[in-house]
Amino acid sequence: MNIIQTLQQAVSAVVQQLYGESVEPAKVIINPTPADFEGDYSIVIFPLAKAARKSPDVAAQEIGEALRQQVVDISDFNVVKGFLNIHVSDRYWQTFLSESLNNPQFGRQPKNGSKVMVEYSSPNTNKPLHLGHIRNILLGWSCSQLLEAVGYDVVKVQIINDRGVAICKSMLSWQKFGEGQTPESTGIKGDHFVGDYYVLFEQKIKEEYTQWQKTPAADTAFEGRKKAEQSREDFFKEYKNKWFNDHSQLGAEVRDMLLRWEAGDKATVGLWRQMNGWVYQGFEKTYGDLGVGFDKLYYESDTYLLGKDIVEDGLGKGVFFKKEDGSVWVDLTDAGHDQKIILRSDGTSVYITQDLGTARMRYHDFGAERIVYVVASEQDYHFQVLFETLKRLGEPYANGLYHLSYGLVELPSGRMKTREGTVVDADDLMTEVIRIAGEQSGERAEMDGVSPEKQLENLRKIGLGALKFFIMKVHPKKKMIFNPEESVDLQGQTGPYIQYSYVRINGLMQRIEKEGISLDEAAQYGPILPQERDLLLAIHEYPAKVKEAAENYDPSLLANFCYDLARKYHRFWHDLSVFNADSSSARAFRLQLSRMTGHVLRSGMGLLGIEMPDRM
RNA sequence: GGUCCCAUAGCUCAAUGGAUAGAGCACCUGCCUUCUAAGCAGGCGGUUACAGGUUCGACCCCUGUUGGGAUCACCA
Repeated sequence: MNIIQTLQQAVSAVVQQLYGESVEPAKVIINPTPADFEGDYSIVIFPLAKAARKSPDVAAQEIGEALRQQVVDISDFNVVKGFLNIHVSDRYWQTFLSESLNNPQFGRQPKNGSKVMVEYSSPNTNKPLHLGHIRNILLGWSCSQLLEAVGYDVVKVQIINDRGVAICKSMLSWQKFGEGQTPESTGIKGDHFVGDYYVLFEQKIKEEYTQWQKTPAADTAFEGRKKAEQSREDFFKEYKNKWFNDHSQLGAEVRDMLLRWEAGDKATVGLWRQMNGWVYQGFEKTYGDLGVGFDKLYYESDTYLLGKDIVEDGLGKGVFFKKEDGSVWVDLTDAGHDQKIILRSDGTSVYITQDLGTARMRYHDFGAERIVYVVASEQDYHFQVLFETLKRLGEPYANGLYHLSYGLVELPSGRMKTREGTVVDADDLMTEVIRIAGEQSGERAEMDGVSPEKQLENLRKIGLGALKFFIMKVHPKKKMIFNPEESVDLQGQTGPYIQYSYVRINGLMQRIEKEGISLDEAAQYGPILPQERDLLLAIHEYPAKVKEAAENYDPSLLANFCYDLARKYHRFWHDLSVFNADSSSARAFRLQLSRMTGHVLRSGMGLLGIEMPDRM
């Protein structure tokens, strides 16, 4: 039991003794004492003063006296305006430090026997991954790590959107214009290679459309369909999809290819496999560079027909209903949603049908009581409908569904747009941040004498640390402005700032090793100084912070915690000397405290998917 | 139009209903003869979009307003 829980229970008992009122220990509010006041923790007395029927200051004084009698680890207290500020004894902090150093599981909870599935990334296969995917992937990965840390068995999955019109466009484009080129023959990464043909297709379509606009058929369409006052230009902008479906030659060829794929045509399926294979090789590389992975991959080509049995099930249970034309619907108007189609009148499924089927399949595959879907906030409505529908169907996992909805990533210039070429490519971005790290490192010459491989490894960690922290420090729900220049900053509130505090610690640890310094005297040290207590308080808070981050699916809590801890360490480093401390017990204590800070920083950043360099 | 989300320093972000709303960037000033200055300290910068309400206490909860975004397809 840590000191906060001890205090809560003691306060509850004391209020009972003094005033005969019962207060739940968990309801006792205890915060770290703000810097300008004396103490480690502050108990908020206002709510208790009511039970005491005394003024907050009087009650605080009485409760403080009683607590000091009963809790051995309270060394002192003071009262300021209804706040009871508690000093925790050095003895408690000494014990805490040595116990946490001996606990390799510090910050983690034991296995809870429960299983959770986390779905993230889930890209289309017609284009390489971009900045938006990076946010998704980092959130998914970090949440997986967090859930594991608090005791869950985690299954990491993605569903790859490997079929449909998009990939057919790339296929057709390659078939017509590729001249037998391959990623191998051109030296282009597979996903970029396929993406290039997608872009080429869109170019060709644009050309075809421009040409078509000069034909009599276009005149007819314009005259027949234009809205009042609509310019020719505006009209054709709006008309593009309709044109693609009704008039485009390339459009017809793509639809034909999709039909052949659905019919299982050998040549088409073969081409599809080949091109997706290239894409997967590219994705593997990107995931590897990002340091993430999956336990199981689902493919839309395997799941897109799922869900039909659920339709029957839902009709039988009266959750769904059938309209005259044969289409099947679910009516969620009583839950504040609309009626939603589940099955088209021609009997084919829609997006949500597939998701219903996939959810059930996954439950059968893994038996996870909970599923976390990491998907952008654009699909909030979809997931509300999906979850509500699964609940009404009585699915056993329906209450454990969570949509980790995250805001869009925008550039300072606004949204990323494929057409305007403003999409930030994931591979390019990683290369760039690592390059900047190298540039900055070269000026510092701190890694001279380190092997080139090791240097590169450290630069990779620093560059990616900057990028990842920049993204992870923002609350998932908020849309974020991604300024490429700031994302590679290595100073201030950044990943490298935190890494640097770790590197400083690492330097100390190496010196202990080299000089064979004994740390036995640490326990004799005292009194503990404010800079040291600040560190201890922060470390003390770590397990609760991990739990909170996991429960809220919010890695940004942990990111901000790590920054705060690093800041405290830098201050400690600046203010107090470790090796030149006044006494050998002070030196030993500060080394132990540094070591523990290093453990927590490494562990916390690890949960964010950020690695620590050993020099920088 | 209905529903949902967001609004905090010039910019990017913090703040379980608790004390004087905090960091970083930018700008200005100091600090390397001592464990790595990717650091530390200080200055500048706020009507927490607006108006009410609940509360001993509100950036936080409730109501309304304004501004921005998303969504409401027999698309995925």
